[in-house]
This record gives sequence, structure tokens and C-alpha cells, in this order.
Amino acid sequence: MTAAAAKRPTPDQRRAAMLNAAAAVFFEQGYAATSIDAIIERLGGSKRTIYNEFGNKEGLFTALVSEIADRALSEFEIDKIKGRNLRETLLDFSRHMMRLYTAPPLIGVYRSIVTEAHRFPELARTVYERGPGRATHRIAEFLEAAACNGEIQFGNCQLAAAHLIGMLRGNFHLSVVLGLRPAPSEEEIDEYVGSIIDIFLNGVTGGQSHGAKNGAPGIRRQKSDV
Amino acid sequence: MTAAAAKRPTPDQRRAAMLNAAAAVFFEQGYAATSIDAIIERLGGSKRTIYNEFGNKEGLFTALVSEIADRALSEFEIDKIKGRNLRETLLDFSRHMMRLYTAPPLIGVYRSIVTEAHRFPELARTVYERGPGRATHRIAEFLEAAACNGEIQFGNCQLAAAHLIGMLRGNFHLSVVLGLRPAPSEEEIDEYVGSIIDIFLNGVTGGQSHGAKNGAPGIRRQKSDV
DNA sequence: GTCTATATTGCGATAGAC
DNA sequence: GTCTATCGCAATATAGAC
Repeated sequence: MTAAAAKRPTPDQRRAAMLNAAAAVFFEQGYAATSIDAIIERLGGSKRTIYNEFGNKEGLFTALVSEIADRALSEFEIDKIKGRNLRETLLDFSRHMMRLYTAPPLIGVYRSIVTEAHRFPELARTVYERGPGRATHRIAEFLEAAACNGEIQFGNCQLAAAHLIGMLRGNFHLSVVLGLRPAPSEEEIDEYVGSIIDIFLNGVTGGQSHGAKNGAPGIRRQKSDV
Repeated sequence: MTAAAAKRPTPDQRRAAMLNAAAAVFFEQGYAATSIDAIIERLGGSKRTIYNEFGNKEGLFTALVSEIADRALSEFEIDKIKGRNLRETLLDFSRHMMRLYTAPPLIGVYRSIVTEAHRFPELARTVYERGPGRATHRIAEFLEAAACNGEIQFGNCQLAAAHLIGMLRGNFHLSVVLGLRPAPSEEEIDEYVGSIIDIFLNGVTGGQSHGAKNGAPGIRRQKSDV
């Protein structure tokens, strides 16, 4: 077929276009301040198509977050990881997450959700679960696998994963959220994430105890599911 | 003296009363939505006195944050720490910070500052520096001291401190910020902070390397000052 | 564009401190 | 009695809402 085949876009393309337009407006204006009309202005077409696809504004926003998380996590399926060195896996994953967390779209999501959590508690919960919740869970899977191999000796992988994510969303992230510095360069990411993984892997692979009272560190079992 | 001695409060008491009233309104409503008039309604007196004491609204807010940070950090002067066990020091400090971070006042500050950083960049910078910045610096001091003793072997104490603070402001904190769960109980704090310090101390006290390519973990020197 | 809300300032009056 | 901090109110400016 030649050039001028003005085909109707596939449903997938249509959906992707909607999400793109929505992303641009949501991340610029925040959740509450965004009107579906504003999205339609960028996108063209009818509001009806958005409501048919996503149900409502909240559905659109959470679909957006899910999409970002899906893309981010799809490169790090547990199957693709099997047999790979844990350090390399965590480094790759963490660099990836740090890049993502400090890039405009997720900075926008973060700001929106912190700002509007009061008014939209359900939205906050869904975004948390589909975003940080899933990322944490994915890391925990890596760690569980490594724990089976004896590569690490930390009892509660969920908790350990939460702490790793915590470091990735630490002071650097907060500085970017507050507009105090720009997103990090690749060099900064390498350095920052490198030091995180150094601490983390040492931390969960035994090492000497320094006066722990509740049994050797890393062997405690906890019940939290953060 | 009997009942009706309507003494004038000391300047310190007056200042404290102003900060209290300001805290109540700021943390409830957020920075932008708070009017000086609303503070005066609680406090009584004249706007003029507030402006005389703090200069302007931003000065009032940052004074408030500084006050909280001062109180929090005053219990953990480096001198009082000398000779104490590093693990106990970090545990105490971290429990304290976690309690503080998840309590309503600092949750309010956090929300405000993330929400309004766009409109008030100077405020954001000041709050960051007086809050997380100082806390991070204080931890770094503990670590420097411990590094001199050979208690730890991590090159960049500022960076390590930032990562510890990151874990303390991790998923649990985010959940509280988003209203997904209440502030943690003392038991939850003990468990959560305990696992953080386990990982952190193991992480910065050497331990086995797992295929690091840039020299043994913990010995790298970095230049970042996060 | 108008219009409201509110940050910020000015100033005379007052009430305790000394 | 003087002195100073605070008060109460009014005026101005301005940013954001509609």
C-alpha cells in the first residue's frame, strides 16, 4: 500500500493516543485541575470515546499509571532474570527506576497524588498499589529467588524490597520533586544507585553483627508487608 | 498573687504561642490556603506582631519547620553521642525520626511543601535544607565519627546518611502521606526501623562483596553531596 | 477583563514593664 | 511617669478566581 492510506487507527493505537494526551495534561496540571475537555482539546474526537474506554476520570488516571508501571516492569520479569547475577539485576532495575522516578511524568504523578490524596483516597490507593506497590513486589521476587540460592540471608524479602525502594525514592528524588535540582544525569544515577546497591547487598548478605540484640541481623523474621 | 494578674507573656512565650497557632492552621490547611488572619483568629492579637517577629508568611512557616527540626535534633547532639554504640545511636535516632515523619505535623509539612513547591521555590529550598538536609547531615556526623573508629567502612558518609534517611522516608511514610494507613505504632516502628538498621549497618560495615566491579563495596569514594 | 481575597504596611491608642 | 511592645483598624497592592 502507498502513502495516503488514512486508515482508521486500531483500538490499541486509539487507546495509546488517549493515554498520551491524558498524560500531557495530567502531569502538567495535576489531577483535580485537569478537565476531560482539556484532554479532548489535545486529542480531538469526543469525550464519549474516553468514557467508553476508561469509565471515568479516575479510571483514565489509574490506567495511565498502570501503563507506566507495566512498561517499566515488563523488562524485568522474573523469568528473564533467572540465573542472572543478583547484583547486576538490582543495579539494572534500580537505575531504571531512578531514571523513571525522577523524570517529568512520574514527578507529575507523585505531586498529583500527594496533593490530591485527601480528596481522592481511592485514587491514591490504586496508584500506590499499581506503582510503588508493584515495583516493591517485583524486587521482593528477585530477593526471594536469591534467598533460595543462598545468595542473601535476609528474612523478610518484602520488607527488604521496601527499603531498597525507599532509598531509590530518597533525598535525591525529593529534591527533584521540590524543583531544587534537575533530573539526574546518567553519571549521577550510576553513582547514586551504585552506592545504594553496595549498602543494600552488603546489608542483606549477612556481614558482621554489631551488637544486635534480637538475633543476628538479617535472620529476623518480620510480619510486615509494606 | 491572686487570680487577676493579667501579666504580659514573655517574648519567648509569645513567640511560642504564635508558632503553635500557625502550626495548627498551616498543617491543617496547607501553606497557600492559610491566611495570616486565620492564624490571628486562633491566636488573638494583631497581625502586626506576627510580621514584626517573622517578617512575612514565608518566614513564619520556615521558622516553624526550623523549630521542629531543632527540637528533634537537639536530643542527638554529636557530643552526647560520643562513645555510645553506633547501632544504638542509629536505632534511637531513626525511631525518633520515623515517629516524627509519620506524625500529623510533618505529614502536613510534607504535603504542603510538595504541593506548593512550584509556586514557592524559595520556601521549598529552605524547608528542605532545615528539615531533611539537617537530619541527613546529623547522621553523616555520626557516621564520620564511627568511620574514624573503624566501626564502619563506607567511603562517603553524606551519601550513606542520605540513603538511611531515604529508607526512613520510604514506603511506610508514603502510605501515611497518602492516607492509606495511620501513623505506625511503637511496635511497627521498632520492627520497621530495626530491619532498616540491620541492613544499613551490615551494608556500611564491609561484608562480602558479590561481584562488585568498582572495587569492594563500601570503599568507593563518591563526590555527591545529597 | 473584573473582582475578590489576602499579603503586607502604617499609624495612633493602650496597657503593662521599669 | 516614661517607654516599649502590642493592639486594632484601615489602607494598599496584588495575585488568583471567575
